[in-house]
Amino acid sequence: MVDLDREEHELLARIARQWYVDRRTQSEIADEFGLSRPKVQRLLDRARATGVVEVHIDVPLGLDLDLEKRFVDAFGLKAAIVSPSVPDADEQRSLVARRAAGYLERLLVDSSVVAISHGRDVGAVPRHFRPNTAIDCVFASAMGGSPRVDAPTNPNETCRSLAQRCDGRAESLYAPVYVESAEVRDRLLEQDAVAHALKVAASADIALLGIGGADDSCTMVRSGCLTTAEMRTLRKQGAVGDVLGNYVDINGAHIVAPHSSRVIGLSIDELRAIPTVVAAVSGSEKPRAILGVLRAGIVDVLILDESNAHMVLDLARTGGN
Amino acid sequence: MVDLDREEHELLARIARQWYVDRRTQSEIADEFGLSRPKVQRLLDRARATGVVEVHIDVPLGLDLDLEKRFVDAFGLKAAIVSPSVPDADEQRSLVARRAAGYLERLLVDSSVVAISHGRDVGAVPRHFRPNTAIDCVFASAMGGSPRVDAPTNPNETCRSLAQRCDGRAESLYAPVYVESAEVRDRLLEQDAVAHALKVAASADIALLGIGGADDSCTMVRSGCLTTAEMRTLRKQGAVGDVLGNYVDINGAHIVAPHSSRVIGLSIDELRAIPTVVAAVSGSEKPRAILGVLRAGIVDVLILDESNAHMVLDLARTGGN
DNA sequence: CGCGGAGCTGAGCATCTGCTCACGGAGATG
DNA sequence: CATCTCCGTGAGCAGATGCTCAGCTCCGCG
Repeated sequence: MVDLDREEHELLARIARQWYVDRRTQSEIADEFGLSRPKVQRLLDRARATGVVEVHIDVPLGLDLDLEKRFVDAFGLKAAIVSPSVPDADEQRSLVARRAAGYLERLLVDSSVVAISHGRDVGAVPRHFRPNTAIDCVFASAMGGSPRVDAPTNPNETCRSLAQRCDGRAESLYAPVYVESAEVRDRLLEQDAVAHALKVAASADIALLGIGGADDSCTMVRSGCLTTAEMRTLRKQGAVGDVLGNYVDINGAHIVAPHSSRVIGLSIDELRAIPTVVAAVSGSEKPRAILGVLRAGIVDVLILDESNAHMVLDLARTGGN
Repeated sequence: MVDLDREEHELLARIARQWYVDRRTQSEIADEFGLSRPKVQRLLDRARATGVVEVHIDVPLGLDLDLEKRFVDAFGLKAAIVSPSVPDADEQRSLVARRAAGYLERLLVDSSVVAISHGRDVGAVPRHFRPNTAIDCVFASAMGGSPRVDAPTNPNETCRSLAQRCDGRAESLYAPVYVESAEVRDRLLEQDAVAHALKVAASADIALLGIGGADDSCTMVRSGCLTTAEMRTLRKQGAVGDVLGNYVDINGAHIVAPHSSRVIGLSIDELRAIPTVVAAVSGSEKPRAILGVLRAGIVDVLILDESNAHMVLDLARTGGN
């Protein structure tokens, strides 16, 4: 705090009191103190700057708004939401999903279109999604499904649950995430049903995405979309994680792999064109994946747990290699 | 504090943080959170009401803004300024006078007319009066002088000193406070010089007054304006103090005494017509005088020491009898 | 003593804010 | 089941606010 002489300190305190506590207008205060209104404003600014006025916000336990702010600033986000960390992975996922659901509830309006990815984190969102009025919106799968994993992880199923809870509509994409060859993909994309679903997803106002890791236990491998060998190759190329099957390295660069042309889903550029891309992510294996995806500049709103948040910032600070 | 559920508390904290700390506009916040702007405003109100937001003002040691507020509210003042209390009477007078001077400095503009009373408290003001620019204003004696007391106590002298310090003008009143008879007074008031000076004083924008006591050691008695016998009579009539030689009782009623018609100075009604009447007062014998004068509804701005302040409020609370 | 820059000032304006009001939906009541 | 009342909502507006800018004084330097 800059040093103030007694007289000025008294004046600042008096004026601050009248403005902040007694809620008088600056003009009233100016008249009473024989000052011009702009002068009162400058004194109020000064009172803040010198710490004569301090605003204290009682933040609920476990909520670290500074941490969120650091994310917003570091990665140019619209918002970051950090949930408290808990040891249990499922509970952790719930906490993150709950916040994602709350965020969606506030954001959605009639005629909103929401693109949805697969993944366990996103799949947990519908359970917490309880808008208090019906919303005439559309949830569209932004990528293909993986027949070999639990239903709630598939984008179609997530879309359906979300739509049901707000009386909206689901736009399903009946296709796998990865197909055998670029040729098969192109053939599929010619199908009206597939093309239409992807077109809807690409035109979304909002995307709700998970962030996948690049380890052998990630959803992509567990679901059989990619083999452990393919995953190993990806890692050799520097892959740290993916969104919608598009892998990136720790610096956010897109990794072009043999299977890149076999992906069915929105591309990174299509994602960038969506105004609000929300990523919800939990899991202790994710920090590098999160950092890579953030650096790719895809995400506008990040929802994650505190432990990941700290680790991502640490990684970013140390260069992340 | 009203109980909030976790979710609402988080929202309030987030929004409050963005508004109070990050200084974003309500519209921006509304957009980010998917709310209407008025809703954000209501949430901010709620955040204050529930104590999620607390504004703390660092008040200089010894300054009690609550105490001042209580005065303002209790007596319908424009402002009250309480100086710290010190044991030494002269130092105490300085502290009060300093604040009176500061107040005047802010209030005065070119063409201001200030009516001045006699008294030691008012007489101490010029020593602290240091406007940082010249002001083309007029200081006019609002009452006659008392030849037998020190110069600095006389209104003419106080006017002169004040005028000198801001390069303004002094309008002297060459007459005693009390004369022998109503007849002499009327004769004096016919004098152009006297009439003019009082007319200027009556047209003042601001009055700076002391408050006199009703004890035998008060200025009026010490200066020989009133005898101890007259003072005794006044006290029997309930007098507790005076402004400009007009005595009031503890309830603020004007006391009509034999000598009331021998006063040379502004009447209580003339004072009430002055937009801003500032009273500066110190001295341990003054609480009842202050209360009486306050209740007379003459004063707009009161400047006093903390000890008097507490005693006046106590007196007022207990009925003051 | 004259000149130039730094810092402060209040007028003026575009924007933001607080408030009022009419509306609509939820829950209570007949 | 109809109707009533109450609460919460966002449109709209008057007034308050924050900011820019030209003019000013004060200070330092030539």
